[in-house]
Amino acid sequence: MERDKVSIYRIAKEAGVSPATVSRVLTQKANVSEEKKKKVEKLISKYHFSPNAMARGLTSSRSGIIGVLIPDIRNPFYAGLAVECERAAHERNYSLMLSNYMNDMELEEQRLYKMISQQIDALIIMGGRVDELITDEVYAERINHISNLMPVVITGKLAGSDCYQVNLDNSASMDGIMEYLISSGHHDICMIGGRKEVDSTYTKRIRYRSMLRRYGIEFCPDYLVETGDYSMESGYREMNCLIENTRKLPSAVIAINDLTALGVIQSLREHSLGIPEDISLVSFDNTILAETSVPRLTSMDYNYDQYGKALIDTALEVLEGGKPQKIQIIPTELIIRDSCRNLNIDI
Amino acid sequence: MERDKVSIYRIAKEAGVSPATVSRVLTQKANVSEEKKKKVEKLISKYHFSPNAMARGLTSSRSGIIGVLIPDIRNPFYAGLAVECERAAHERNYSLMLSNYMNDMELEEQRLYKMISQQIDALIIMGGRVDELITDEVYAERINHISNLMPVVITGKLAGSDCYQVNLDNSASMDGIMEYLISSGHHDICMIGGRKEVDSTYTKRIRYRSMLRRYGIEFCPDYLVETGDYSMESGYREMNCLIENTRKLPSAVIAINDLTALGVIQSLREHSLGIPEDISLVSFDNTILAETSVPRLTSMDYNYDQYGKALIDTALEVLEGGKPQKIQIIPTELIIRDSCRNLNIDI
DNA sequence: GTGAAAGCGCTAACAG
DNA sequence: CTGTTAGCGCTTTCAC
Repeated sequence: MERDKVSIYRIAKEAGVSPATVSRVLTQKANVSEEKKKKVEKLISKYHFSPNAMARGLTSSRSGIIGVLIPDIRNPFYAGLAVECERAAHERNYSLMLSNYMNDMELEEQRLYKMISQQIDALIIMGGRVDELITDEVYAERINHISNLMPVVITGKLAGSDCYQVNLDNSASMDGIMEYLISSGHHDICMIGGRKEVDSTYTKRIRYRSMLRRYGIEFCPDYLVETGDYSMESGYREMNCLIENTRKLPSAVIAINDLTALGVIQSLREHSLGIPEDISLVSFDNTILAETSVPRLTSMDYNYDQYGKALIDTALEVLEGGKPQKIQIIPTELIIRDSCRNLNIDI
Repeated sequence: MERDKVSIYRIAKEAGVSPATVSRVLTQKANVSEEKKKKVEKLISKYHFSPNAMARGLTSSRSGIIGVLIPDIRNPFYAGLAVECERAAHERNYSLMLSNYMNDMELEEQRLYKMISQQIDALIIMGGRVDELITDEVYAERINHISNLMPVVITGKLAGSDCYQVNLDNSASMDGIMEYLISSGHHDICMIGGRKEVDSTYTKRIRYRSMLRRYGIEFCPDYLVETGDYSMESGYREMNCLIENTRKLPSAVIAINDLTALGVIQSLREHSLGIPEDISLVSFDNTILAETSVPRLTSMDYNYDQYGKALIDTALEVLEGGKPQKIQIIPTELIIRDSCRNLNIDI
């Protein structure tokens, strides 16, 4: 395991130049004579040499690493976003250091400080506490402190914070779904899932009621179901409950995400209700689950590549002294598949 | 964005000690008087100080980062494994640097060298080229070269390579599924999916035939279907094909993974075949998809936490000069859910 | 037990 | 255009 220590000194020696010259061809920041450049480049490729990023970072105080705090990468939504962040980061020649915090505040703090000691150049925080309607003051204070050290970009809201935000257009996404359903002839529309203290969910609930009003549809409290979480189980449980306790079934159900939609599907099946024949179903996130479920789900897509790119580019722009917009909004688009029925057309 | 440069010098000055002493309390490797230790520790927590890992790494030539090369983190199998690797790494106070290479050889090389220049202490490679039956010589050579620089642990096979391997017990997993099905009264068992040049798939196919022989069941070539990949589409396509072209339908289907199983489900539904009433279904991987599908899938679980821990621990043991076993096998366990019928019991 | 000093590999400023 | 030199922040001898 003896690392064949090849450094710019070794290269310099063999090429008969000074270490500084090697550094110059590496950084491409100064002119070097064609002849010496050739020699050095030859050695570099001979040894597969790439400069020690730690030494480089020591002088430049840049590590070339962006830290990303994620609730749980097994959640397809975050996995998709992480992949796009990685793509965007590599385009700018940065690496990503991912850390899952599993919604554990202590773990999050621990891993955050670990990443800071690794000298990450910027921090991206996805979901979790960063999306709570009521901001946790202690948490906000911590994030503000870190914002002092490096660029911090979050997905979600954090009241009273200095950091940059890249958000999905939650309002437009809900409006879009409602318009799609209503224009397909649906009036009895149910919304299931989520926790209303979460900003994105709160916004969706507000828009849900607002759209009903706009289209002159009476609001039915039974149809606005909060489950407290975003799991499949909750969709299953609450859909069962709805079917068994409601006088009149809705003609369409909006699930807070694909996972909850899967729970709804399971419940409907057990009650011999067909999708979309008896009940239409739409959801948010357009993860792999939407594509693989039966029937395939009509789901709200988030333009993940643009989202990831915005997250990374914002962080790097701040790092380079720029002043991007404090809040950016990512557009959304409904992907129509097989889970909704158009009531205006007889079948 | 002015980093309040707090270093051991600053701490030392304020505590009235030398930088070396601060370093000593940080590393806990030498004795420091209680009094000075207290003082220093107070400053450290006052400033939330954590030593610059790059500077530290420069001297120790350790970065505290393990590189992980992954085909695609959106694949729930890899996401699950990555999370467990992260947990194991953090337990040992290491960070992970994940990189998705999307089955793109060029991308893989690029990101690998990027990670090397970031001074990763060890490398873990999951899936992909590392699991091919016929080893790519150029690739093997590259991995061997890297094995010279740092510990390399792979999931899968790589003939003629120096690196460490942690493998799933593919033979036992296939045997287990076959035994489960056969003991449930199934004889007409079909296996769908995968590419036979992939070592794990190859092994499963061999065991499939071997188990048939052991139980005196005649091998039917129609029932051993290679699809060339691991997608849902292929499961759907080939199951359709089988249903439409075979004289006699199997009573049970083994899918190469959960995703392919979902395709099989879709096909069966479209042909009005019930699961498990008409056809039983088992798959490999036990990802979230197995739990969320309808019906919930009986699937082969891999003990992801043990798997991740073995990967990390092996890498670190080598790093510390130990000599772990070159090849380790992770046990598997069938998780029984709702997709298989016991033919010995009337329903 | 503790401080001074050297050095990890690289970049940048300064002379030539 | 190019070599010399001085750090970047930390750990680690080596004296005291």
